[in-house]
Amino acid sequence: MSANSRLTVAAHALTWIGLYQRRGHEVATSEQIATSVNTNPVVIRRLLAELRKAGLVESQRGAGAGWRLTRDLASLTLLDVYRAIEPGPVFALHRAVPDPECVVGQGIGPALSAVYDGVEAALRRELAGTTLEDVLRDVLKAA
Amino acid sequence: MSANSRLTVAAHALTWIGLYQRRGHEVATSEQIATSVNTNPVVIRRLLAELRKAGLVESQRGAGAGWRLTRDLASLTLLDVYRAIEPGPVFALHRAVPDPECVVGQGIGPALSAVYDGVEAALRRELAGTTLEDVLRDVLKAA
DNA sequence: CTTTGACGTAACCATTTTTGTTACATTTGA
DNA sequence: TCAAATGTAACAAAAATGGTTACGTCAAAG
Repeated sequence: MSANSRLTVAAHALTWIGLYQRRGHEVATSEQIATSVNTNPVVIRRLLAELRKAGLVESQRGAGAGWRLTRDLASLTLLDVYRAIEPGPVFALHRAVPDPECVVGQGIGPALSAVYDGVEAALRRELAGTTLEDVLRDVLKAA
Repeated sequence: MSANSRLTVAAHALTWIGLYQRRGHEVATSEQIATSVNTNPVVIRRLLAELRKAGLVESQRGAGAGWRLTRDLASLTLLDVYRAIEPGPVFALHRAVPDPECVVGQGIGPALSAVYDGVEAALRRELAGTTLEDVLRDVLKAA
């Protein structure tokens, strides 16, 4: 599995913006977020651009500009974030079409697809059960 | 997400061997399996070697040799297969350690880890709910 | 005991994904 | 006009996956 950290970084960025806004600031810059995440500001801007396409954040340009949440942390679940940044499924079928002459080659795709759909649904149910407000609460509690 | 097909190919191979044995054959060759999967025999041998390490199959060498299941299809779940071939978790934490001076940077890791553990558990529960016997039944039913 | 068939595995290569980085155009507030 | 920030292209590095070739090793069959 790829084991990518995109969901982690996206959740981190949104949580950071949320806390920053809660402390009275209007917008957060990609530079500030990148410092907390410990990465490059462009990585943050690229990720936030995908979240903006999904309507989770909005951005301003120009001096004194930055990023702002469009919804409260409590209304944002990890599933919302996942949906915004993860296009493909966890498991893929064959790269090349299996032998159609073979019973297994012909029927294995649909059979596994049904299982994979269930897995995907379970994964989404789990992610939907946690809001970024939950995450922030855990973060502040640990401090 | 990587969207890899390793689980698909592994399940395909095991199902094929199971059906082949059920039809009275002793062992299946990587060449035969590769034909059904539509890939290279080396890809099959590499994957089955991992399944052998997990005790799911055994192999013979020499002329007339090949692969054989060590258990019945009904006792093999997709979770067994997944465990044998997938080392890492679905979601990863940060690649570089986040800023420890920042509350979010310091607490987001543990907070997300708890969620990811739940996701992983849900995924495994789903995979554990389907045996290769179930898969073969679906395959034969569709034919 | 030689031949043959099959696994075991190393060594490449191509492709894709992810991440980091630099660079620069664009926008906007002061 | 200047400074600050996003928007985005371009490139590189690294890792995972999959395909291919090549060759060593083993064991059954004759």
